[in-house]
Formats: sequence, structure tokens, C-alpha cells
Amino acid sequence: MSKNLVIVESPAKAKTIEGFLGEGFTVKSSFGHVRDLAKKGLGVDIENKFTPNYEISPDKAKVVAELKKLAKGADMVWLATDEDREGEAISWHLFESLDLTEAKTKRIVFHEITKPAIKNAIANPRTIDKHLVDAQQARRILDRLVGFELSPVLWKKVRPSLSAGRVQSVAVRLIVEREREIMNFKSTSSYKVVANFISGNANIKAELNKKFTSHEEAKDFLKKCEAEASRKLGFSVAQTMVVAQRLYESGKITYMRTDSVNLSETAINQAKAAITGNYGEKYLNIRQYKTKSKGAQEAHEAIRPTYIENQTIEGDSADKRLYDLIWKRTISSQMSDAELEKTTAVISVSGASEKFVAQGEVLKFDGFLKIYLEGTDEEDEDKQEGMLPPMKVGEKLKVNEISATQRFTHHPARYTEASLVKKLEELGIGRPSTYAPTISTIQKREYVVKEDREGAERNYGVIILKDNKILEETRTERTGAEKSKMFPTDIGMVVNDFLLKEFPQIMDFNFTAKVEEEFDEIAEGKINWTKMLSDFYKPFHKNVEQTSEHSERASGERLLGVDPVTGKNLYVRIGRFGPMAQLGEGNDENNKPKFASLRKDQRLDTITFEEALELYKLPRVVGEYDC
DNA sequence: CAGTGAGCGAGCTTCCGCTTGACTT
Repeated sequence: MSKNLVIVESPAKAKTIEGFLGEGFTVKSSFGHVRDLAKKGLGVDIENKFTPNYEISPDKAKVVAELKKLAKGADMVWLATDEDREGEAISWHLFESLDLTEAKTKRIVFHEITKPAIKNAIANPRTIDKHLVDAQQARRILDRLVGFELSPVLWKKVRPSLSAGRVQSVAVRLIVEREREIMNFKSTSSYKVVANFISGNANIKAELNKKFTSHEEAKDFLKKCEAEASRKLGFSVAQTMVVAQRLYESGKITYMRTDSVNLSETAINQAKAAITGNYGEKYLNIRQYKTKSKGAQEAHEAIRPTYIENQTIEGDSADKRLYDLIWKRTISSQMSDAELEKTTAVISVSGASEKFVAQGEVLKFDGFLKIYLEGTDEEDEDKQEGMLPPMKVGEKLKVNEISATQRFTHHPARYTEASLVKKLEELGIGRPSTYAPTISTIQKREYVVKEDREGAERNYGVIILKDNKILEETRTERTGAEKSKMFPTDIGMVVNDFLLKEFPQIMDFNFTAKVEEEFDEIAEGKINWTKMLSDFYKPFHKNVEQTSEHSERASGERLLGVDPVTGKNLYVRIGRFGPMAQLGEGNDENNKPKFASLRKDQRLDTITFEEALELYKLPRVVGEYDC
């Protein structure tokens, strides 16, 4: 009996596969990467063709020792890591660190975990693709060079222990730029006019095809009319991944750290059976999706329920909700389109050129909407909404009520953890396995904070025409309230502005896409990986040296004005203990500058001269003591 | 917890991507 050792990346996979292969095969897992660049120092010999200095990762020493032992006693070692750049590199690192030989090593890949797929893989082995491995080495080393050369510049020019990197710095940039857009946003308002008509005993809701910019215009319009007769879940990214991990480990869903949209044949057949069984043939529309995002590597299947016939699972409420979402998405992706019939009625008003428009929508066939509609208890009136009663052209309608309501334009939305991930995904920056860690890193460095904001009350005008009388009133609403949104901090903004000024190429949203193209060329054997690194590193390193030598410290300093009492300059900047105000300069003994910390709700780029002066006023109320 | 901001120097910090499990809260 020959002895075979198969190595995959994840232990859950190993267990399943061992069942398929049967006797003579032992299946073990590497638990992801086993080696990495040396933790201390740069870990790359720049002078010597970027030779990497790899070390067995401390937490993998045991795994490697065990695999080495098993490999020694095996007749054949099958490297069955994922079929993408990282997976190929894991196989190569295993080959190197387990002291394998080419004669007794085979590389296999499979796209779904089924018995025939595994058997087929075993029957069609290949060798390690060194070009693909080199592409991974280039990726790894470039990230190390960028991170470990930029970070020290920040320690010197801004503050110790800060960090910069290809992914995290761009994530911070997105948040900073969004905040500035919001700061510069000027809200405008206009009046939206809505009318309620009566036809027979049915109501028709219609909106005017024009909005009025002022209260007066809206009122004038109503006067003219007077004369007339006639995405869902509220989890954080980290929480979601914890729940998903739990579902994965208990065998309820497939692998979750993937952005693949590809479903296996097995899955599609299961979905087909579930759809035809539950809803009938006409709800079925089999499709195969292809990914849109750049850099997706398709080593895995799309996230889906392992057993699609199970519509619900046992577990706590978070488990059930996430499973429900995954189930519905999977099933609906293979269902027919919904068919809607749209009707538009145009209603004119005598004495005014503007027209009211009523939109009616009737669901002719629910298609994939069936599984979304099923769960919600829809009330009958809700169903009626959107439908138009039968009307004749030229029919005269009675007006029940016309109202003009003041509406304000909204600034762009701040990012949530989830929307930031979505944006990074669109830009092809970062990978599913790193989105959650990246978000926690930029918060740990205090570049951004996740916060709620209360918002403020705002008045808005309403003009109502009813029973031929015009009524004007002022109502209030809450605006600007935010929940779990990402806000940049002062330090985040200072670091971002510094990096953007000194290293614009790294901060470019297309930087990752550009280097990814080159990694692809390495993988295809078109260019040499050390040449690619050298072409990148030479100008980059020169830039680092120049900046380190010549650029000024970045403190976000702003001169707010001159204190009328002392005649000294009043500044704000980032100091040793965070954002602060500084009155006067110089360091002579009887003429020292005075310092004051900014309050928590104040920011370097928005604080006014008066607010900063206020910080120096004594006595100050710091709180109230309740005795 | 209050309130910090003299100066020097040694030694430290840091990246991204693949996978769980051991730990504390």
C-alpha cells in the first residue's frame, strides 16, 4: 500500500477530502502561509537582487515540523493549495521548508470539493508554477518595501509608531477626502409638490414635474391651483466574518474569505432543485456569473450554503440572519427576472404650465422577488400602493390636497465599515482576507474613528392647499445624525496630506491596479520579477531619502490670528500629546509660548480663532459637581 | 486622575495576505 500525503490550506477542507480519497491517503493542512519575510529588519537584500530572507512563522513551527515528518514517511506528497498566486506560493514555500524533492512531489488543483473533482485532480498533476510564485514574491516584497520605508518617514516627520502601506494609506485617503467633500458641501433646499387627486373612489398620488427653489414660488403655484375647479444587516465587518467563520466551520456555508461569484455545477444543480421544487419551473433561470472587480483570483467558489436544500439552520439569531442572507442571495441568483408593468399618468392643472405625474407599477410576475417578498408580512394597503386606478384620457379629477414641502440636498454619505470595503473592492485594493484587519489597523493607529453623531434639528417649510385654503407651517426634522460612520482624526488628515504631497504615486487609487498588471506579466513569464522590483524601487527609494532629508515636519499647523491682548501669534497644531493651541513662539526664559489642548470635539482644520482663544480663558467651567 | 509641552539618547515602532486557535473581555 503506497503512502500519500496531501496538503491543503484549511483543516476543514482536509477533513472532507480525506473522506473522498480513502485508504493510502493522509490529508493535512498548512493553515495558510507557513513562511514569511523575517519579522525583524527589512527581510530583503536590496543589494543582492532583492533576495528575500524567509523565516518559518513562529506560530507555524509545529505545523511545519509535523508535515516534515509525515512527508519523510510518504511515497508521494501532493501539494493541493488554492489555485491562485498566494496558493501557488504556499505550495512552493512548503516544497522548500519541508525539504521535498521534485521526484516525490506533485502539484494538484481543484475548483470544487467533490469526489469526482478530487479524483480528477489526482489524475492530472502538474509541477509548481515558478512564474506564479515569483509574482507572489514580487507582491510580498513590494508591500514590505513600501510599508517599511514609508513608516519610518512618518516616525521622523510626524509621530513615532505610525504606519503607512499600499492598502491602509489609500483606505485612509478615501475617508479623509470624503470628509472634506462633506465640509465643503453647501446644502440647498427646494420645494417638492405632491398632490392627492380623487378619481371615482380611488386616490391618486402624483408629484409635480418641477421643484421650486423658494417658498414664494411654491406658494404662487399653489395659489394658481387654488383657483381651479377640479443592503440590510447591521453587523460590523469583523463581526460578520466571525459569524461566517462559525457557519463555515460547522459545514453550513462554503469558504467565506472570497470575492468569487462563481458557482460550481453541484451548487447550481442544488439550487435548480430547490427552486423548481419550491416555486416551480417558471421561476428558474440558470446563470453563470463572472466577476467584475479587478484582481479577483477565483480560487474559491462563491459564498453559498453547503446544502442549498436547507433553507434555515439551527443556531443563534446572528447565525440565522447571515445564513438567511446567503441562502436568499444564492437562490435568487438562479431565479427568473421579475416583470413589472409601469404606467405613467400626466395630470395638468388649468392655469399652470407645470404637470403632475403619477407613476403606477404593477408586478406582473414576481420572479426572484418571491423569496424577498415571502418573508415580509405585507399589508394590503402596501400592495395597493403604486397601482393606478383605471382612468380615461381627458377625465377631470378632483383635488383632495396639494402640498409643497421644503427638502434639502444631502452631502455625500460618510463611509461605514461595509461601504469602505465595497469601495476598496471596486478599486481592486486589498483582498477579502485583509479587509477586516485593514479596517482595524487604521482605527488602531487612530487615523480614523468609528462614531455616532447626534445630528441637529432643522426647520422646514410646508405649504398645503386643502378645501381651497392655503395653510403655511414650519415643521422640524432631525438631520446629520450618523451611526457607526468612519471619521478621520487630525492625525489621520495630517498623515494623509503628508503622504499625498510627498508620495503621490503610492497614494494613487490606481497604484495597486498598475502593479497588479505587472504581477500578471511576471506570472505569464513576460517580465522578470527582480527587474520589476528594481524599476519600482529605485525611484521610490530616492523619493524616500529626499523626503526624509529635506521635507519639513508635518504638524498640520495653522496660524489663526494675533491675540489682541498679548499681540502674540495664535497657532493650532499637533503636539506631543495630540492636537493643541499655541500662543506665541520663541523659547526665551521669560517669554515661553503658552499651550492648551484642543477639546475632543474640536478639529485642527475647523477650529476658529475665537474658539482657540477661548481655550486660554480662566476661570473655565470644566464640569459640574453634584453635591 | 490631572494635566502635560527641559533635554538627551537608547531602543522600539512598521507592511500585506493566507489560515485558525488560544487567549481575554
